[in-house]
Amino acid sequence: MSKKEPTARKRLPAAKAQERILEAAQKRLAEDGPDGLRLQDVAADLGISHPAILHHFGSRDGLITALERRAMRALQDDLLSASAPSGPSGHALGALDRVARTLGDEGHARVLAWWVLHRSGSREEALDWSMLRDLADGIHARQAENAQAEGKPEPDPKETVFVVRLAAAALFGEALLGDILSRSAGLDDPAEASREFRRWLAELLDR
Amino acid sequence: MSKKEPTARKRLPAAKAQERILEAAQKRLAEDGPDGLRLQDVAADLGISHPAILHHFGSRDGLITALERRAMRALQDDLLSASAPSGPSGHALGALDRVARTLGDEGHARVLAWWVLHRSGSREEALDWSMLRDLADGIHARQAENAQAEGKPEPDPKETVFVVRLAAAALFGEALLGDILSRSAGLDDPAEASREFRRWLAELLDR
DNA sequence: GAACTTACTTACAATAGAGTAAGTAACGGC
DNA sequence: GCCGTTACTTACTCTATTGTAAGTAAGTTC
Repeated sequence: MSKKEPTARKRLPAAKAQERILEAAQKRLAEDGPDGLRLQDVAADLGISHPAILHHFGSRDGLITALERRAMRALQDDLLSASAPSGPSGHALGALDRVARTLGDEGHARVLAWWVLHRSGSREEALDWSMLRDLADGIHARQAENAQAEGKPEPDPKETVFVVRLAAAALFGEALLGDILSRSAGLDDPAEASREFRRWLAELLDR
Repeated sequence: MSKKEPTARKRLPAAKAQERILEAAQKRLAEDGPDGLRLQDVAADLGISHPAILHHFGSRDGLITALERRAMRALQDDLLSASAPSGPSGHALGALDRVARTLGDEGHARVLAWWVLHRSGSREEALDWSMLRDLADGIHARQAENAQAEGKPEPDPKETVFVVRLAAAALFGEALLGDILSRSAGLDDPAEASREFRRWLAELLDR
């Protein structure tokens, strides 16, 4: 319980220090819930003093904003890298799994949920969700291409928008509720149940 | 800005007063976010003093627990009344709409989301989600009946569980993210978009 | 190696917000 | 009409937490 890394105790470059703080803050947020994000706690977890956090982020609110942006960017990166090089039209499972991992295991869903709960108050629309629109557009373009190649009529773009919306809402909901739902259903391996659910959902989405 | 209701200022029976407080608290929670639930604010909204709330709920935590239980019960009632007397097998739209209204418009989704974020901390599993299991069982029983009447093979119960799970996750996610998604998609009537999405989803779920 | 910047520290100020103590007045039962 | 109960109020205490002020030492630049 003394020092974990005697080397890291020195004096980190700003970017590295901020990343460490964000990670610790996210963990705290995920573990302790909405009002569990206390600067002192986060600082204590890292073995630093809480003004160090204020030094990097200005205020508690600054830290929060940075956290939200980070979660958003992680999600965006995931969607981009999961959608672009995937398969032609089907093969939604890979994307679902990847996004689910970001949302669930890494706790970004909780950060985003927290943001949603917060949002209506002061911080109006600080995040950019247009990636979902882009994603839908991309998928639709590919589908239209495929359809044309096979001589079928072009699918309804609305359909694609809805599919993306369903996937987004479902993954988000699943990330937050999944474990609870599994457990309340009497299953003893929530992770496996979630995976199975995703497999089923991917099939459904692929149509 | 003086008194809204000169009559209501008197002295309410406990049950009524508690209901009023819960409603105001929920509104605050929905509007101000997780750390926006301050006893003084809720009290101010109602024109009472904050110890009055403590009188009824013992502590802030007591209020929160009551809130969560209330949201849960509303959801449960909805599911019960929306699933039981509905149609034979199809007709998911009514149920979806009703649950969506409870979750979204009335703000119960936010309370539940808040609970989920909180949960991992102290308050372990205070709520009972078994209703979802019951719901899946009920639907499956009805489907099996129908299938038998038509001489088809009994459908996979797992399928039904997944469908319910998808509906739950999607509705929950949609209640939290819906407006944001609609707006980021450039739609100017989020409510209508959400309705349309539900209509589409209901069709999909009915299979 | 001197000067400047910056990643931190300790110590403290300010305050908000939960909870408490004690009192008051409305109701219901008799 | 009196009495106990209880739905509240005002006034307060106490603590937890953000933020600040001032100082220190590690790194960087010339």
